[in-house]
Amino acid sequence: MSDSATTRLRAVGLRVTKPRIAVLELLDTAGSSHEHVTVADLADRVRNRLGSVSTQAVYDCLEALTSAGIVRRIEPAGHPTRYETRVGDNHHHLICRACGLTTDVDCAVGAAPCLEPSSHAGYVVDEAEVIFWGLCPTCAADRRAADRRAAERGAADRGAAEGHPEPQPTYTKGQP
Amino acid sequence: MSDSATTRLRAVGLRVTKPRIAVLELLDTAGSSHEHVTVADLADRVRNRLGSVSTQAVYDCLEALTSAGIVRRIEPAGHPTRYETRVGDNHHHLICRACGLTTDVDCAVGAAPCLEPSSHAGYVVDEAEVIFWGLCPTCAADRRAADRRAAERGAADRGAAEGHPEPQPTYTKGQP
DNA sequence: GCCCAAAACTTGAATGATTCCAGTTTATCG
DNA sequence: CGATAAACTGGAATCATTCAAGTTTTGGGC
Repeated sequence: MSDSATTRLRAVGLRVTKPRIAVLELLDTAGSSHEHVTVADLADRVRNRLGSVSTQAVYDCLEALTSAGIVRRIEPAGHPTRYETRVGDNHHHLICRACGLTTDVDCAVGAAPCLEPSSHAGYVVDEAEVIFWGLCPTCAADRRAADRRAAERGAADRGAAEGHPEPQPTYTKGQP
Repeated sequence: MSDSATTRLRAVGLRVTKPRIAVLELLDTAGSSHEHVTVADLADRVRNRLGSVSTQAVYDCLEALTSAGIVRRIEPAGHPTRYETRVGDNHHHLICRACGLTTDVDCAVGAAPCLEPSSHAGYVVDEAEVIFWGLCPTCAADRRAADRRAAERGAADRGAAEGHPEPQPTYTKGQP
């Protein structure tokens, strides 16, 4: 697991290059502080370490590492792609709709059932992706503060109405 | 459920406009044949019915309908956003990595557990999204045909090697 | 150690879904 | 039947990601 970047690259038959080592090590570092970095973010860090690396190279590295299975790609709707080196377990993610902050969560169900579709309709399924959408603590607090301000303002000129149409639950709780 | 578009719009307090009616009805129609349409696709159909409608209007309508909760948005990584009018139940989706074909699947778990993160880390969660990624029957067949051709070609000049690095499972089955 | 073909990387342009903006039209309420 | 806030139009802008053509590097073989 904590093999060196070089070792892991060789293990999956990938050539060992400076950009790849940097990408992998920086992802490890990010991961150890529970960060899920974006490509832009990672590119900055790689350049900070190696001097100058093309954006394309970073994309290429991530593609190579991802399809070799030693890096995992997370593509949250409406937010840039993020990456992590925690692979092999099927943990899920908690993603903030507002800022994109991504946090790992272990699977709620101890066994595999939630990973098996009830009917695969002839598809060859290779991944079950679970994303919990919401607001991170910081953004939730911001939202509450904004709502409070709006309510005070609104109360002056209108009786009720408005009602933040923002995070409309897409599912009704008990009935999956 | 099968209330008229106008009725449903009024029910959620939205103004009734031609574009909105068209969008909602066309989504209903698509849904009844189990289609999950993209914005571009839907815009074509709307124009076909109303003559000329701006792309922006279609986006605006979909945004209004989605946040009012009468339309559901599906944003598959790497594919354009799709929409459906089946809301209120938390069904999931089977999505083809190759062509984006989207198919409904009921939740595998009878009750809610797979919708509750084991730890919410302080987030205010409003949705649990489950996507099963794979290849639809058509694309899977195409893939097999391509692999076969590649194998025949490859066998001529190399012994083994290559091995399609494409759909690398991101999770190991038994261990969620 | 050196060579060379495949694999990586560089640079720069293209793509495409989505969003922003300023101005006009329209639905709804009194 | 106005008034006014909400919708819609047209056109430009954004931004993550991808494509393409050319150059450099890696790693197995001689």
